[in-house]
Amino acid sequence: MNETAYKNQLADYIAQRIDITPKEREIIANAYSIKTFKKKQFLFEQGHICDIEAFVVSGTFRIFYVDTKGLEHVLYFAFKDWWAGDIASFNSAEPSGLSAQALEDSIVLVIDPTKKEELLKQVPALERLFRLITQKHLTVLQKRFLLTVSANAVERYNELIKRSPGIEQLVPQHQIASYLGILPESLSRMKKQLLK
Amino acid sequence: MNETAYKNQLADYIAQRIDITPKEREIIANAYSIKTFKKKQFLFEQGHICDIEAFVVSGTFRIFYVDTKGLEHVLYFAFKDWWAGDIASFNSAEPSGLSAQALEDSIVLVIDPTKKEELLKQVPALERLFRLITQKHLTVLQKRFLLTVSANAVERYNELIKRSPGIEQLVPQHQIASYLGILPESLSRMKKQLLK
DNA sequence: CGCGGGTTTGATGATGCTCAAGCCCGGTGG
DNA sequence: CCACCGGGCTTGAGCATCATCAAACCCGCG
Repeated sequence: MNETAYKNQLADYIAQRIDITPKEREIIANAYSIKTFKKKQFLFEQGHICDIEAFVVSGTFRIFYVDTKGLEHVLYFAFKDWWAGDIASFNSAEPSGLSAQALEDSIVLVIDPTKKEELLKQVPALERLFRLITQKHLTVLQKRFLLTVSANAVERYNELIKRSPGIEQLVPQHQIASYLGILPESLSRMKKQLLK
Repeated sequence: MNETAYKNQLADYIAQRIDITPKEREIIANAYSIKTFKKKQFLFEQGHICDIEAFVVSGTFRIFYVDTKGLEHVLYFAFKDWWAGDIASFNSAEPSGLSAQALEDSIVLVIDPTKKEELLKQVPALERLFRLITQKHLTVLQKRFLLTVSANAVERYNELIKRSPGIEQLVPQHQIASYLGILPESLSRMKKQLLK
């Protein structure tokens, strides 16, 4: 894979969702830059301004929040063809409440707020794209929230495995526990119990 | 208040967020219809398709989910100048996972999916508006989710009171409990404890 | 080979649920 | 105007789930 291939991946992703001209494909490709991240490297960090929005070309990130007691809570995992960022910080230039860390060597396309505004002016059709993407994110988070308040850890675990089969090969168990909202010890015990 | 005043309220809300021409104000006003709801009446119901998106002119709604055990979970309250709807159902025409019920006599402006698409074609600037609104909703829900998984009921209660002072005058206690993700009994005990 | 992070196991405890009963209070009808 | 009804709030006792603290284990990597 080379630079052009990465940018085609993004352009294809977009073309599947809205109509764009070849000219617009090119403008979009030029607006984003390629960045690579080694395993454990941070895409952005809680407490700092998150001035990037990233499209994951390959690899995986965990996006998480560290609470006042120092505990980490995974908000979501960003896989290939997903987005990673903190909208609140990106749009307001206030310190981010989230961190994003590579779980393996990864490649992303990034854009900063200024460039994104320029891009939206040049290609207004993208307003619609980002509206649709944000709506999708909102519905996913809404389901996740309602599942979290209505189901216990076992049910949430089963739901995760059903929705993301193979995730246990990709993500260490203590981070799955963090995603489920329980401690690693609890997940370990739970899995033992499920083998009964 | 009359029909024009209601529609001006929406147009003003929009004008505060994006630039629109007088002509566009009028198109927007014509796209929405006025509906009134008596206390306890449903704006939309779980299991049915939610083919409306509502702007609350006056009054309050609770938007909630009934889980598989029959327990209700309030996702959010929609006050004056807020939106109420189920994006997932509205956009996909699939049965809604949420219900919305008036907590008092209320007035809303509603639009259906077809009319909304028409409106977006006639006033493309609204793509941006709805992107910004959805982003705002997403950041609010994100904070709510992270608070829910990282803080206990007392902390969540204090946060709610701080963010929405006066809510206890407007919303019955068992629905505040539902919003907090605990049972009415637990909230009652909690408040007694806080008076120590 | 030994270090260190991740996982497992155990004992104990806090938080909030379940089930059950009583109470308060506003609305309704006689 | 009062009696009754019913929903919502309170209180209590016991319980389930998951957290906490602590120790042992496993295993890849330097």
